[in-house]
Amino acid sequence: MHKLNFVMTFAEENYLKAIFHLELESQGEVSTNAIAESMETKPSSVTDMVQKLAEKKMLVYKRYKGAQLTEKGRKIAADVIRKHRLWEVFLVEKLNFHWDEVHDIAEQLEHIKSEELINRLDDFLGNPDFDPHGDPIPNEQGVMKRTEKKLLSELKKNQIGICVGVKESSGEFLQYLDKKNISIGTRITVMGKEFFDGSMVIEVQNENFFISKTIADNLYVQTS
Amino acid sequence: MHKLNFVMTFAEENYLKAIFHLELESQGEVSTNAIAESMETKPSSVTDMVQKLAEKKMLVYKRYKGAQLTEKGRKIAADVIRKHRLWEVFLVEKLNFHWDEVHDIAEQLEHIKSEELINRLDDFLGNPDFDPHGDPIPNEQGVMKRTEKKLLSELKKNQIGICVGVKESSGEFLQYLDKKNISIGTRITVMGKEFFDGSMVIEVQNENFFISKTIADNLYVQTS
DNA sequence: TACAACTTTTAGATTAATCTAAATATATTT
DNA sequence: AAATATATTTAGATTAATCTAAAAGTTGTA
Ligand SMILES: [Mn+2]
Ligand SMILES: [Mn+2]
Ligand SMILES: [Mn+2]
Ligand SMILES: [Mn+2]
Repeated sequence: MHKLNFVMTFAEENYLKAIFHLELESQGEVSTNAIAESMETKPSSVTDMVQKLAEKKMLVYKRYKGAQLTEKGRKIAADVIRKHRLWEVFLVEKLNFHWDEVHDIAEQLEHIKSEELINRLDDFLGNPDFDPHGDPIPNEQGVMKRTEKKLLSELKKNQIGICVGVKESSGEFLQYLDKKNISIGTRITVMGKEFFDGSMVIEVQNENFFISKTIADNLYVQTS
Repeated sequence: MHKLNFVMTFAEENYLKAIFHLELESQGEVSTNAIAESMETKPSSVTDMVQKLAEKKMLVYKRYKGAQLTEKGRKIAADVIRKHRLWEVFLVEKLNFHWDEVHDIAEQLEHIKSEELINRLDDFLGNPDFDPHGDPIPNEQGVMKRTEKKLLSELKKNQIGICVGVKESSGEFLQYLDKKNISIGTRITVMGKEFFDGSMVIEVQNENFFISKTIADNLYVQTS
């Protein structure tokens, strides 16, 4: 049983994580520009790092073609995401943080290196499957639970959905949801849907109100 | 109310912490070599960093004379130590780590930046005054509880002490103590003391055994 | 007091991560 | 197929943290 043969820096881990997320959205290689945008850096910086990660066999890189994670790279990315989400659960469940306050702290905690720590934390939290934003937590093997979920914007008039997650999880969006009393587990009924712009009137806790398509596009629901 | 005006790097925080500890041991300025030794770096690296920290007004530095923390520097050092020790309590109390396993993980966690986090952690742990090794935890203001404690080696024959801390807290030493059933709170009776080399025979939980002066020099006890 | 031993600083390199500006490759239009 | 626009890479700097080797300062002792 051998542990970490190489130590990834914070920067390297952040790149792997970003590429992991981008691969989920778009199949095939991930472009330099896409990485640069998601990480708020310059494309030239991305090229440098991607070349270094390719040398370390964390991803396959072809000049002008983009990057694709190897098994090794994908595992490390999943580990970082596992840590991020477990720490978010800790912050919300144990330290009573609100779901819109935990992301930045988790961005730091996700880089703490200790397998033992994260596995004990996992147990301490009761081996949760999802984080406070409804995102699945990879297990020790890097595998995460898949669920049947759709965007609220996909529902038709009179359909009912249970909120199971958010696509965007910026503070502003989460705070908007709070104001409207929407959180994970909330039952949402589509009372009306505007053909023209996709806006909706929804019912939440016996109250009806209007939401734009942008909102509906960022809320995941489960239908029965 | 303003928060952090400047962000300290991990390296800078580690230097401040090391200097803080060294100032406790020896009054006055702390020498370049002493810092280098305690941080396992080269004196030339220390000079560079100490000059930078002086520019940032974290310490007062006179060439060839050494360094002395300012209030600002001392406060940041105390904060890092506060975080280190609170995380150690968390690891032992909540995640059931053993006291000899937590230091390295705390070395990483002590650099997580969030006042809110550390204050909530403090509450979650019940605002402990001491860490798992018996070291005092600075409060939000950087002040720590002082206790009457002496080294076991200072006790005379037939005196009784309660173990309240360790001076050394390396894994090897802590594991030695475990083998001898000594931990924080253990009652220790000096059954005999060798004039020649300071070694002792002590009684712990109805068992008598021999310890060297080195051991006695690294155990803090409280006498009634 | 003088010099040897030790301590500390300076000079010059190195590595990681980032940037700007310029060069090069690819894609999209005429 | 050019020409133009966009994407990507390379070249060259910069900053932080570290090192080695050499220079400079301090100290303690003969
Ligand atoms: Mn997050
Ligand atoms: Mn999340
Ligand atoms: Mn420690
Ligand atoms: Mn400790």
